[in-house]
Amino acid sequence: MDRHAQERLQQMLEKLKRRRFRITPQRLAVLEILVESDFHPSVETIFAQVRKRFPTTSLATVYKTVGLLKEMHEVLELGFHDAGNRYDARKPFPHPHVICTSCGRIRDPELSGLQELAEEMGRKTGFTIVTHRLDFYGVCPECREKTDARGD
Amino acid sequence: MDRHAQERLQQMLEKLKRRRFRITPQRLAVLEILVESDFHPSVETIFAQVRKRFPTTSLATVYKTVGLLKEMHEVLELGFHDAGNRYDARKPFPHPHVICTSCGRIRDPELSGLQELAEEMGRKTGFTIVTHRLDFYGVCPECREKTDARGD
DNA sequence: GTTAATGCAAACGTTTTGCACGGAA
DNA sequence: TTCCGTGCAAAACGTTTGCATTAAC
Repeated sequence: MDRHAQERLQQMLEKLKRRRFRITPQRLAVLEILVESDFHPSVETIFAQVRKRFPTTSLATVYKTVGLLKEMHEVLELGFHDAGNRYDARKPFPHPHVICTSCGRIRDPELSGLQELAEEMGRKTGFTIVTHRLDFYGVCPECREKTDARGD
Repeated sequence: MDRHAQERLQQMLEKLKRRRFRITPQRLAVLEILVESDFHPSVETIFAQVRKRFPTTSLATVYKTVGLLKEMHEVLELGFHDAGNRYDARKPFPHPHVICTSCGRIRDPELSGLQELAEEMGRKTGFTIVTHRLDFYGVCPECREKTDARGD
């Protein structure tokens, strides 16, 4: 586990304890998998990983823990209407994503100036902007190579 | 119906005819409601409107027509994992949206430079960027006023 | 007359819920 | 000992599908 993952894990554990939520083995496993993943796992992915350590774990438990973290703003939910949602506990605040439509991989690109854009939107529309979401969709280098090789 | 709505309607009708799809009364009604709406209607909203003219219309028919238009790139689908999808047939290409989390209203703000941003993302990540989506979430002026009046 | 669209109901995939049991504090 | 979390199954939700009937062309 890298340094950032450890920090995030501690932050989340402390927040849970402060609010008198219990640290169960299943819950801890979900947290650990979340902070270790830099590929924005889905609930199904988390579920499969947790099952390796605790084979009786149910999907509902994973959903409940992830939902709790979302409520506490300790995880960023990337909702998709046509697929399972994905979660980012390493950077639990709005930031842009690049999504491969072929393999489903999600990356965090470097990009600044979005906050300023949000403020500009607020001025122009009169809305009080609270959050935002920016996703780019395309094909990652790996998938493009495979596609090229097949001659599609 | 404003000029843009009429243009869009004609474009869609011609495209349908060219591909030998049939122009049924229900289908025409869906198209008309889509091009007249600048509030990004949901399927349920379209359905309710179509029902006023053709009371036997089914939800499935609306879904099928909207799906057909989506395939033909004549409508932009804004998918939401926690609510019904919304549709934009007036500007059927990626553009930013401002969404009121209180009343669900969706507006099209002026904003340029996103295409350039997409190209920058492509360069930085190696992805072939095909499309994107940018949503700002906040509270619209009308809802803020109501909230202020109630003292929430 | 052909063939595609409609309308109904059943199926779908993901997420949420209700509830009895088990375990963290 | 308390009562929150778990795990199961059922429900919920928007959406899609299969199929017989209807209607556009």
